This record gives sequence, structure tokens and C-alpha cells, in this order.
Amino acid sequence: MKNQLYIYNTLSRKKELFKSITPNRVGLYVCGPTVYGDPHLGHARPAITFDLLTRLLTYLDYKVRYVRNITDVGHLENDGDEGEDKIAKKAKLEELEPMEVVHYYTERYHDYMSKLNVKSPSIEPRASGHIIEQIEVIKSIINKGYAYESNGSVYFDVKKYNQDHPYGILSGRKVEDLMNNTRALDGQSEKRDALDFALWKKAAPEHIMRWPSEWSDGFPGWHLECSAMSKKYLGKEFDIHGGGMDLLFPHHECEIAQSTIDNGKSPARYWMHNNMITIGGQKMGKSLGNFITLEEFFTGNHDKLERAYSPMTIRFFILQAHYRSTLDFGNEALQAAEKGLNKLMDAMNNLEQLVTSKESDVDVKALKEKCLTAICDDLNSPILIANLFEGVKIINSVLAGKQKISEEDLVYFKDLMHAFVYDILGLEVETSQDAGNDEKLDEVIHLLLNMRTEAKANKDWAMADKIRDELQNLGFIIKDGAEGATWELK
RNA sequence: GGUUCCUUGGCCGAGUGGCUUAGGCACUGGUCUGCAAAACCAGGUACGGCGGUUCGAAUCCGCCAGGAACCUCCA
Repeated sequence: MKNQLYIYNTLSRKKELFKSITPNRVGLYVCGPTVYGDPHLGHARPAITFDLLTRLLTYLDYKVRYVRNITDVGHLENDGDEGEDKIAKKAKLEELEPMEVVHYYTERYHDYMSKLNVKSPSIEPRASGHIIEQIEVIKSIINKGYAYESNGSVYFDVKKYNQDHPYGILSGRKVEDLMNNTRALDGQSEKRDALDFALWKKAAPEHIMRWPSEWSDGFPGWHLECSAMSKKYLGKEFDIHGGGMDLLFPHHECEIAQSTIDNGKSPARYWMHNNMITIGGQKMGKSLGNFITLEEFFTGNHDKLERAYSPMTIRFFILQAHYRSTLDFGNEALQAAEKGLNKLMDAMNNLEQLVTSKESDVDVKALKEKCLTAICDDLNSPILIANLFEGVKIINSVLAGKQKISEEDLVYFKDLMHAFVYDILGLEVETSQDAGNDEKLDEVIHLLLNMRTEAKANKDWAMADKIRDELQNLGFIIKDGAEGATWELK
């Protein structure tokens, strides 16, 4: 029985029942990073949100083609005309070849996403590798009369587009309002109208990243790559387009306009936008310079961090909030997330050791229903997690002998806990730093714990406590249970 | 100025017309334990302000206050 998935569509500003264009298949496009800086907490949010979505879709038996681009060209620093390419700027700054910058930060991005247990997308196309496709889209738009060349650059004619297609359907803006309120910027002489956006930019002589075209040696405008690449890999119309809320306007609005002209239809049926992570109530982002990189989180190497936080803590922290809400960063919140996660993962570990009874006094089927309903309701991971903590309660109660579970129920229960915790939420057990030494370490600790048990048997409390306290000083947590003591590293 | 949105208990964070004790963390009491930790049980604190609609609103409407995002590159 397949559950029905509801997702909030930015186009309608409502939750809608998800129906894929092709049965059992989903085409998903998500705007990826511009690789000119280290990945920060803000990058983790869309990555984890859409990782959760693909994991859920897979669980629901959809075959997902997930395309997430790498922007390595065409993102301009300021307004389209006088701006400088970000990658080129960084390259100049660090005296590197632009592709060196791209390569370095792409690898960093992959590294950190994989630490967060974010699965690699199906295809990860780069803007620089799709110049030809982008030029083709520009030609198509010019041929249809919605773009014009000016001084070697090509611009999209928003005013003309708006005459027969509403420009602003996604963001809820009106062209008239935009006209009245768009700031007058320098160097717009090339454009017929301030709202027009660049499809192709003629490169200034000192500009390093350039490609030949019939208009000029230049580079594609920054909205274009997503249109060209989504079309190439997902077709003219696909299911879901995702990205951060900050891309809603103008980026996604422009994508819709370009693709609508190019293909005669709007590219995506569902538009999903994740909200921002805030710090002190403000968006954490590049422009404000208030971001904390993932490396800094993992090492604790930042003024605002009281200590290091593990990748799974970060993942759990993000999943504990709904993706459409802002999430405020804070040490207290992160530490709370860490403890909650530990409690959950401890229980997952204990789940493997539960003893079954003839009958059950737990309702694991109802629990599964609740979990599924929650996550299928526009990815409500906070509710799902709340439900999973009910599962934790069951595990601990059975372990403590206060509740009973049958063999049959336990199989079902394990299956559901594994599915939601590991497969869908993508949480994984984090082993201590020296995973290779774990086995030996375990033997040594158990040796000590056995000595402690002996001491306890002899009522030598001083010795027993000494062993425990010394171990604790070294960072080991000793838990006395009914069947002897267990340990873990803090 | 325009567009969109937010304001929940000590903290993070769900919820939506009538009992959700949401959940996590923190806190308090109890059970267990030689003591502690863990676990289990129990407990408290809440819906920015003012009006309105309603039998009933934290949930719908209006106004006010405060905040955010977007309108320039950002996830």
C-alpha cells in the first residue's frame, strides 16, 4: 500500500497531492551551490531537505532522477552589466586558474555533503559543461522574439513576455510594481528595460572565463544554466524543482520565463523551497558574512561555537525543524539536538537486543501509520521524529521489562524503525574517531568493567568507583544495566 | 516603498477552530541502584497586543507592535 504524498507547492501556495508525470518515476531538479567558497550550514539545509525527499520518494517506490547542478560560471557579483564572475574573482584573488577554484570547492562540497550522509544526486551537471545547450536555448528564445541582442549581449524581454504570460506567478510579484520599484542601476544602457535579464554576456577583455558565440565572446547569464540543464536531463516538463527560498525571485521566476518561451510550457509542476537558517534572527549567508562553515562545526573552530558538533548532530538539528520554517542556530539548540540524537541512536542499538514475549502490549502498526502520515505531509520531519521517540519509549520499556513485544511485532517494529531512522531520515551511527581500534578498546574496557564487577562483588566500593570515575574522566560513560555494564565514548 | 512571511512555555521546535500534556533539551519529584549514571513513572510553565466572527479561537478576520526574506550575488 503506497501512501499519498502531499507537498507544498510554491506556485499555488498550498499543499497539493503529489502526482508524478510518469507513474512511479520522479524528475527532480535542485539548484546546487556556486563553488567559490567553503560549504556552510546554509548549504546543508537544501541538501538535507531534498535528500530527505529523494529518500522518501524511493521508499514510496518511485524511481527518482535527481539532478543537482554545480554553478561554476555565470554567477555575477553585482548587477548583470558591470558585475564580475564570482569564480573568476576568487581565482584572481588566489592566483589560481578558475577551474582550480571550481575543482577545489566542488570536492570540498562533496566531502562535507557525504559527511552529512547526503546521497549524491543522479546527475550533477556543471554550467561550464553545458555552454552549447545554453546557447541553443538563447537562440530558441531569440527566434521566438522574446530576446534581443544589444552590444554583444543578449537580454530577455520581460515586458513582452508579460504581455502573454504572467511574469511573477511564482513569487507573486507584478511587473507594474517591479517597474515602479526597481532601483535605477548604473550601466543599464544595454537593456531596454531594467527588468530584463541577461541570457548572454559579452566578456570584458580581462574576463578569463569566456566562450565563443555568434553574439560575442562571452558567457551565459546566471538563470540560464538551470533551464538548459533541467531540459537536457529531465525533459521540457518535469515533476519537482527545488531550491532555497532566496532563489525564488528572481532566479526561479526567470527560469520559468525562459523555459516557457523555449519549450512552450512551464518547466516544473511542483516548486519546493526550503527556508533559511538564521543566526541571531538573521539569515546566515555569504552576503552578510555571518556564516559558519561545516568544517568549523565539525572542528568547533569558531568564536560562536562552544565546541564541535558532529555531522549527524547537524543533520538531526536540521531535521528537527520543518523545512519551510526558519531555523535559528544556537549552541543550546545544537546540544539539545545532540542529546536527543544520542537517545534515539542508543535505542536503535538496544532494539537489536530486545527479548520477545508470547504476546505484545505495544501497537507497532499504529506507530508506523503515524510515522508515514507525518513524513508524507509535506515532509514533516519534526512530527516524524516525535513519533520515533514513541518508538524509543517502547524499546526502553521492553528493555526494562515493563512492556512486552511478540516475535512478529518485533520484526515489524525493527523494520519500521530502520526504514524511518536510517533509510528516510538518513541518520547513521557515528563511530568514535578511531573506528579501527574499537574492537581492542572494547576488550580493554570490558577487562576494567569486569574488575569493577569483581570489586563490587567483594563490596570494595572504593575500587569499583575508582574504576568508574577514572574511566569517566577519560570520557567513557558507564551504564549499569540488568545484564551487566555497557560503555560508550562521550 | 513594493512582494511574501513570521511572532508558541527556560531553550529549540511542531500543531491548527472544541482533550495535541506534540517531541527533544533543561528543570522538579519518585522507582531502580551500595552510591551515581542510564532507564522508567509523574509534574510545572504557552500560544506578541487589542478588537471582531463563533456556542467555542493559540488556530479564522481586522488593526497595532516587533521581526525576517526577497526586490543586487547568496542555499
